[in-house]
Amino acid sequence: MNNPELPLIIKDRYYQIVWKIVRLIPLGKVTTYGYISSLIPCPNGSDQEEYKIYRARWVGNALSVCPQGVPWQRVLNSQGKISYRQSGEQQKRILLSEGIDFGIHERVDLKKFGWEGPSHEWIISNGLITTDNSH
DNA sequence: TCCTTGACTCAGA
DNA sequence: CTCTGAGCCAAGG
Repeated sequence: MNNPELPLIIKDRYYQIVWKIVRLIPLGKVTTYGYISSLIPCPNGSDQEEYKIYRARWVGNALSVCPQGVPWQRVLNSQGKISYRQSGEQQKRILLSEGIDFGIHERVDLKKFGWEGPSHEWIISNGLITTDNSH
C-alpha cells in the first residue's frame, strides 16, 4: 500500500495539534520541543518508543511552518537554549520583551520559566496523553 | 530517486 | 562545559 495522501493528512493534523498546544503557552513562560511532543500520541500508530526518537524534530518542523499568531518563540530546546539559528536574535529579543531571563549563558531556567503544561481536562478532551512526562 | 540539511534529544567522552 | 554520534523524519534541490 503506497498512498502518499495518507501521511500528508496525518502530518497536517499533527502540525495543527502542535500549533494548538503552543498557542496555550502563556506570556512569560516557555516550554520545550520535547515536552510538546510528549503530549501527542504517535500519529501513525507505530511503536511509541520508536516515535520518541524523532518526535521532537516533528515539533520543530511544525513550528518552521507555523501560521501567524502562534507564539513560536516560547519553544526552546531541552537545555533551555534557542535552537532557531535563522531568527535566534529575534527570538531572544521577543522573549526578553516578554520578561524571560536568559541568564549569563544564553540559557533560560526551565524550572523558573517553564510552562507547567495544559490542564488535565484540556489534554483529555483533545485526545492527547498525560502518561509520558519527559519534561 | 539520491543527497543534504535541519527550530531535537540523549548518552558518552 | 563542549563536542560527537546515533537515531529517524521532512523538505528541498
